[in-house]
Amino acid sequence: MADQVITRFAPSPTGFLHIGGARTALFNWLFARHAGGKMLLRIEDTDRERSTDAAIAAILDGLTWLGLRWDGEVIHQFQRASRHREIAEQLLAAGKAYYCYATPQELDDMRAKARAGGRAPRYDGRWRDRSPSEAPPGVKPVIRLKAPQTGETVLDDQVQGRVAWANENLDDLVLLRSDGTPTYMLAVVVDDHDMGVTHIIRGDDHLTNAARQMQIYQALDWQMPIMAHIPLIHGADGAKLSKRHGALGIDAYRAMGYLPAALRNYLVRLGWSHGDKEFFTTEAMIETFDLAHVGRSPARFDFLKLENMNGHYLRASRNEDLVAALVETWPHLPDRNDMPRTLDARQQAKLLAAMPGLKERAKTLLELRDGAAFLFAARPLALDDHAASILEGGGRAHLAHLLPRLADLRQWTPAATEAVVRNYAEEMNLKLGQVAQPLRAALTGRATSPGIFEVFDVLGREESLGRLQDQLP
RNA sequence: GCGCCCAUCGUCUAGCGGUCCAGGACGUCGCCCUUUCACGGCGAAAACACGGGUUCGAGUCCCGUUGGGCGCGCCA
Repeated sequence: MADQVITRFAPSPTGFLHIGGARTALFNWLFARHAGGKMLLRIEDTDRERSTDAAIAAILDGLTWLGLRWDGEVIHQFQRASRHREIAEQLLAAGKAYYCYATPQELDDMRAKARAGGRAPRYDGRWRDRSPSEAPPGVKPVIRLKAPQTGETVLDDQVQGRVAWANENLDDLVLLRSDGTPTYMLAVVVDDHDMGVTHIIRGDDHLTNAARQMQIYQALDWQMPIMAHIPLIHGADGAKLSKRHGALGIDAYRAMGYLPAALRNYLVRLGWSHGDKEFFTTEAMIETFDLAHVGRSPARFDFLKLENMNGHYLRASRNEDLVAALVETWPHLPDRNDMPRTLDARQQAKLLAAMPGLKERAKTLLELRDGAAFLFAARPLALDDHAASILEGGGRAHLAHLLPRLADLRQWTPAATEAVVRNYAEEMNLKLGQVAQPLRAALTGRATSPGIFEVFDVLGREESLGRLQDQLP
């Protein structure tokens, strides 16, 4: 199994799983699936200050909701600290790393001076060739990599192509902090190696890191995984996705009523393409996904297109599945006090009955739910003078033909029938004349209007009917 | 400031030297369907950032300019 592809998704649990991370996970997942390999999940929690359990939970939950299953146990980087330290010391013993006693203050000054002088703010290597015997008292050293100072570090990236850095532009990075904990650079390299990762697919904000990590691989004489740095996702204004244009957690997308499959489809098309094809089933995605067709320019996130795509998925979904999805998503949707908090079997059945028409005019589960509001509205609706005045409008002539048929069909009195229709019009925010068309369609069996009989059924319930009749002249 | 990456319609993108007076999708606009709202159908406007090369021929290759982005921590 030496040839098995192993990818990994390695988020740091300092916040929620954002959309860019979700896409990175998706690409890793697709690539692994395509190759019949595995995607591992590693939580990069070496920053103890900022890592939280809540963030870890949110990440796992987000991935699960998106349908991206990782393989094997979740690996927590922090638990591997002793292994990282061991490697740092091994490097030290081999003369590939050294103790550096420069204080944080000293480093700040160094960087400030470099910037002022128009040079890159890099560590100047002042302890690189000094003997530890010169160490100042009371300063705990860090361990730095003795990186090559000449030549270049060349990365063959699957997405970015050949990228080269002059080694003089790369400084001696810290491997082990003065408190003995590993830095991210070291931990990533050691973990990816130990986990047998064959392909690293991550955001291109890591591109420069790749060069530095490459130097660690070389010092260790380890084989480099294949790298693929994918472009970042930007906000609508082209700038990096940040809080101000709602750098949203993946759970926010659930709360907005997007279907996981639709979001996956939208995300995979952000930066990757397969000719003109827009829609992919999960199977097709796995089948056709490749690194070769990942673009190199950043993509802007477009909610309108996501919404459109979600609408397609909604309409293509089976009614039963939508009811199930709605029931599952219900608690995540924003509250509405005119809606039940949970749906009982009867309400679900009602939803199912109304679904064919409902899903035609919704783009998200949220719209679907709001569109179904009439099913759960309190009965009877209040009738007012305004409704009565609408009744005087031009639509009446048409309705005059239809009402008797409805009355006949429902076994209602003419007056009750008219009240019901009037109520329906008001509730659907329609002029009375506009009711004629859906009503006719419903009566003739061409039910283009959603659940119109469902509405009538609700409105026409015995008790409501009685009260409605009381209100009629 | 230094390093690296990027650059086709408003947006996502196809395009891997000729088949591109540039194709698809979202959005926009118009028409049709429908006496509602949607859905659906048809159609339109809309792009190769700029300047130099290379070549018989460049959206496609090279260089530069401009404009974006990322990185430059004892954060990840």
